[in-house]
Formats: sequence, structure tokens, C-alpha cells
Amino acid sequence: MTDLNNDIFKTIDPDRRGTTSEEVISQLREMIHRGDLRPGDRLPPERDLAKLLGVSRPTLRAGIRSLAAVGVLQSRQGAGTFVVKADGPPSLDSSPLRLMASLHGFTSAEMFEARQALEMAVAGLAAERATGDQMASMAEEVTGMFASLNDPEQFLVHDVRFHQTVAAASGNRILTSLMNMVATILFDTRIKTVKRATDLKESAEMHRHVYRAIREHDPEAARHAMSAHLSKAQRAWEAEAQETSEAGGDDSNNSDGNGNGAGLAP
Amino acid sequence: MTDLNNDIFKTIDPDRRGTTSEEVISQLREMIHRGDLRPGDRLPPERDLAKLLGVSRPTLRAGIRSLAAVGVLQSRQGAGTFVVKADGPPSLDSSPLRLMASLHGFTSAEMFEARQALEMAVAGLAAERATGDQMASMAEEVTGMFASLNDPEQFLVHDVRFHQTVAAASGNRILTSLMNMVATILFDTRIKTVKRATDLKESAEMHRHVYRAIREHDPEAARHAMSAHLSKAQRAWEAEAQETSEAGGDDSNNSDGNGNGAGLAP
DNA sequence: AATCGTTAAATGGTTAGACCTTTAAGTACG
DNA sequence: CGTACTTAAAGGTCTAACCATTTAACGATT
Repeated sequence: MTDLNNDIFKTIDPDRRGTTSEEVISQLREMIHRGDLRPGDRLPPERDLAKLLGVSRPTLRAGIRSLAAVGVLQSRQGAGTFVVKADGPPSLDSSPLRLMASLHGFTSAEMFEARQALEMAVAGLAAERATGDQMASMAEEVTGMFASLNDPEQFLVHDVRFHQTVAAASGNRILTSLMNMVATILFDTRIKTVKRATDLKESAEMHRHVYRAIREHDPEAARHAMSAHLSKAQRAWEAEAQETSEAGGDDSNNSDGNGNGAGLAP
Repeated sequence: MTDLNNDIFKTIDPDRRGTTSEEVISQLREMIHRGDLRPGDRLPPERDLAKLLGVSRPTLRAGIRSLAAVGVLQSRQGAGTFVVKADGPPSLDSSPLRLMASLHGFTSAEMFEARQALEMAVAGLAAERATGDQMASMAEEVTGMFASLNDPEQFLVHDVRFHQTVAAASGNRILTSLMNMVATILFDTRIKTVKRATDLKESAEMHRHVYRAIREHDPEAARHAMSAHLSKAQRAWEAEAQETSEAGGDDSNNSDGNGNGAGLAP
């Protein structure tokens, strides 16, 4: 191969601090921090990159895998390894939080509470900053909810999209990411609840209240409306959960590589 | 070796969905979800576990590495691989968020805003639920701040501990984890700001206001006090940043394996 | 007998090379 | 011009070693 301008890949010195693979991770991280690697970029082939960094291929792969696990890199067999390209809103992998929830026995109440806190914050910010387009999207989703009162699955689609639109309107991608992270974990729960929900109409109404508060640029009202909506949703879920008694069991089995379970995108 | 009761490790069938290593990850995740693996547990040696799962050692290592990257497992050479034991509050690795921040160019303003939202939520909950012990700890840290007005570094230690105590008092470990995640990233920034802060006294006062609101079980006051405190801190940082003009440069080089930069524990 | 130093086994970390599977691009054929 | 086949490239997996570190057992010394 021709020797490219690969000065950006510095050979790893043996005077490293930790293990070799950790050093590889640091190298790649620094390249991302510095901007040498940008979203969508493709990394050199593993065999070449391993030589450039002065490590073996398995060691390089170990580093790549670590970064892939946190959602920064993505490898596709036959194609190459790429820096993750964020089409829509940046998304943090929710599986770490999911694992931690299992590990420490987080209660659903905590999850709901965290989601409520995040959604309230996001709604308040959205009320301050939402653009006309964003408000139009919200109105559209609310309309979609009212149009899907007899189709719970479709209703949930509009529900999710509404919340994501509000999050986007907040203008804070970090809060949006965190909210999605928590919401994704609760999604499995929600889909069960909404399936026999008899009061989709009330839910749609509450969403409309949120929308109206945002449209009126009233942060406090938006926060309260959102809070009321989620409190109601939580109560509905709790009633459902109690009804199903201890049947419960496996709420997981959502084991698709990364933890981005449901289609939360467009 | 004797064949233990290792029925919990099911051999991976070739009728797997994705790649082999992904299947290994799913296996381990399920074992954690099911509770077969608990915090502090040690996994079988790689060579044995690879045989039990019916995969090669590199493949098994790939799976382990993925879970280690998200903070669920921890390998120590010579000792073994363990399920992470949470001493204090469960902690999410902040490096994913840090990388995403670099990747998408998150502004510090967004970071501050996210932190403010989380801290406000946490303060409000703490006002509702803080126990006597927790309030005593808060008071202690506030006292420590007033006692360290001439020692910025020591002041920051009390500052961090105060916020963590409040988070713990919120009773919501998810919000606490998310807050720590964001706060960790901002820590490097904070240490620079506080070092020449001339108004540590004012900062201490504001912390005391937060404490008093929590002591009085006044969530709204606690939220406002916390908000005011963080707004002030952000303004101080912005002034500092503007003063330092474009000097900025590398705010990274925090490359210790995991991204838990500062000592936030004790 | 108790303690400390040495040694050996266990365990994760790394390397090497080969082969397989998938992807994507190039090329020939219709 | 477009489709289908071929082929090179790239990641995924495997085997088989060897290295580095940690732990624990063992024995010599006090």
C-alpha cells in the first residue's frame, strides 16, 4: 500500500500506562476528541491499522470492540469499521443502564420518576424554544393520537414521536439522549400498558395540554402538563402491574446487539 | 476439574441470530438479568467458560470486553473476571457521553443546562425525602466549604460531596447516576473555574440555601436555590472562558481506562 | 510455632497465522 | 444499458502458543 498521510496514527510506545488495548482505546478516543475522526468516517482496515499502531490485530480488535460497545464505532463485516453517524438525535446506548438496573434492582418507580424529571425539564425548555415547525410536528402527532384511539399500537407510535419531538424542541441534545435512554427501557412496559388501555382518549387530551402549553410558550404549564401526563401513565401502569399480580417474569429478552430496542426514530 | 452445577451456562447453538460474540453477550446479559450473576461474582476462567459456551476463547473475550466497556464486568489479570461490585452509588461510565459530546460538538452550555435540570430534579426530591443523617452530612459539607474559603481545592471536594449527598438523598439512583455522568464531564471545567474563584463565600452561601430548603422539606425552594446556584456557577465559568479567550485547547487527556475522571466516591 | 520469602499454579493479556463469511466493486455478458 | 457473475477486500472466528500478573501454597528461617 502507499504510505498515506497517516501521521495521525501514532505508533504506540511500550512506555504505556496500562494494557496495550487500553492504549489503543486512548489513541482512538484522542483522535475523535481532536476531530481527526469525524462521524461517518471509515477507519483503515484492521490489518493496516494494527500495523500503524504497532499492535497485533486481536489487540486492535479489542480496542475497537470496546468503543463499539459504547456506541462510538460500528463494524460491518465486509465493509469496514466506521465512526457512528448520527442521522437523527444522538443516541446513547441504553443497555448499560438496563444492565445496571438488573444489577442493582432498580424499581420501576425509580425509572418512572427519572423519566418524569427528564421529560419535565425537556418540556419546560421546549416551551421556551420550540420553533414553528416543531410545534407543527407536535400538533400532527397529537392529531395522530386522536385518530388512533382504536389502534393502540399506532397510538403508541404517535405517543413516542410526540415525546421525541418535544425533546428535540428543547434544543438540548444531552437531555434528549438521557431521556431516550430511560424511555427506551420503559418502552417494553409501555407497550404492554397501552395495549389494553381504555383511556387513550384521556392520554391524547393530556398530550394536547402539553402541546398547548408549549405553543403558548408557558414553561411552567408545560412542565405541569407533562408531569400530570406521566403521573397518570405511571398510575395506569401500576394498576396494570398489580392486576397481572406476580406473573411478571421476563421483561427482557430484548437482546438485539445494542439495546436500542424499539424503533424510536422517525 | 469437577463438573460443577454449571447448567446455568448454556452452550450456544449455531442457530444464532447475529454474530457469535453477540450471542455471547446476550448469554451473559441474560444471566445477569436472571440473577445468576450477581454483583461481586466471579466468572469462570476464560478457558473454561469458552468451553462451556461452546465458543473459542477470543470470541468469548470479545463478549467480555464489550460488557466490560459498559462497566458491567471487570477483568483483572491473574485474578479473574468479576461482575462489577458497586461500593457506593451505582455509576455509569461517562466516557460514552464524553465521546458523543466530541462527536457532535455539544456545547458547554448544553452540558450546564443538562446538569442544572438534573440537579434541580434531584434537589426537589431530596427536599421530600432526605433523612436526618443525610441532612447532617449536607450541613457538614456546607460547613466544610465555609472552612475552606482559602483553599479552593478543598472547597471543591466539599462542593462535590455536597451535591452527591443531595443526589443520594433524592432516593433515585438513576437520576443520581445520570447526574454524576454529566457532572463528571464538567468536573475538569469546574476545577479550573473554582481555582481562581474569588467568590467562594457566595458559593458556600448558595449551597447553604439549598441545604436549608431541603431541611425545611420545601421542594420548590430547593429547586430554585439549586437552580440559582448552578446559574451562578455557569456565569462564572462563562466569564472565565471568555477571559481565557481562545486559549482553550485540550480539555481531555483524561485517559484512565474508564472515564471516571475525578475521585467522586468517598 | 509463627512469620516471612520463595516458588508454582492459575488467570487474564497478547501475539501469530490461517481460514471463513459477508460486502462491495468491477467486469463480462445479455 | 442493465443484470448477473466474479473477485478482491474487510471484518469475524478459530487454533495454539507464549507473556505478565496475581494468588496461594510451601518451605526455610527466626
